[in-house]
Amino acid sequence: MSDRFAHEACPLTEVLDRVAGKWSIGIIVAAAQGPIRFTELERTIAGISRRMLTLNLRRLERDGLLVRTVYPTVPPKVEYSLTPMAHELHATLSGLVGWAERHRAAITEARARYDEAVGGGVGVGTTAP
Amino acid sequence: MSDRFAHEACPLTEVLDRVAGKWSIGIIVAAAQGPIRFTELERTIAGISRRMLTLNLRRLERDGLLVRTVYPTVPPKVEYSLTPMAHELHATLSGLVGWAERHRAAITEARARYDEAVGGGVGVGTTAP
DNA sequence: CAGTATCCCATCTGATACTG
DNA sequence: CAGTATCAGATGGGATACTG
Repeated sequence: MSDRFAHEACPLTEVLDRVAGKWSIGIIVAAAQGPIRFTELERTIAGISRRMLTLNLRRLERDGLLVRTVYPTVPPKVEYSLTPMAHELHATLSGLVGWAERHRAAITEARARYDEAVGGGVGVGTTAP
Repeated sequence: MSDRFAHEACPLTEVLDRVAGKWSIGIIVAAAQGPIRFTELERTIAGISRRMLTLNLRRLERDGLLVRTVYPTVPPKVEYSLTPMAHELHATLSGLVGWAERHRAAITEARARYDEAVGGGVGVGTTAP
């Protein structure tokens, strides 16, 4: 990511960078119930590739949101669990999920309307008097 | 893509797709105070290119989160404002920003610790120069 | 089981030039 | 002012074969 300009005063960018990915939130939600293993995550998040799962796991661990615990057994067992900080984040995220649930239909409808307006002619936006 | 996930009553993917971008949230927050013009957004969000601003603006408008109002004056004037639905989203987002403010230091510290443990920050999501 | 390594395409992003 | 057009590079993401 381009760190060229000041992040110093903008906590917003900080959140964004952490939550931006397509998978980060999913992983956090999946791990919120308790320690979860690699394969369980892979199965739960359905659609994520092994590569992306690993990458995101590492990033979240690096940011102090996940704790990776390795059990030196054969076969190996690794568990990921949220840190307290991440649990807090998860609580906030729940609000986001709630919002999505409430407005999903409205969004779908808005999209359809927009697409039809664009396809049917010009002038998508509102024109002020 | 992850249609299976969506079918499983998972609004998560819906949120993600809407919030995933690097800029969407920034735009929503910037527009939350009231109607805002294109150039103001460009200046406020610092770092966004004209192209990305336009693209994100269109997407948010399409999803029914932004209303685009064109004033047929010379020179042209266009204002973007949040819909009620987006204002709700903004309220939720505030929680996210609050979380970031509270834990920013901890995250930075965690990263530093992780990078040192790994040995210089090579090999993870690190932006290696 | 829990990853790595590798190939490859899709999308994102930035810089710049141009227009109504 | 508020975009659109175009190009080129960076990054994200999927598939899969391979390893400790």
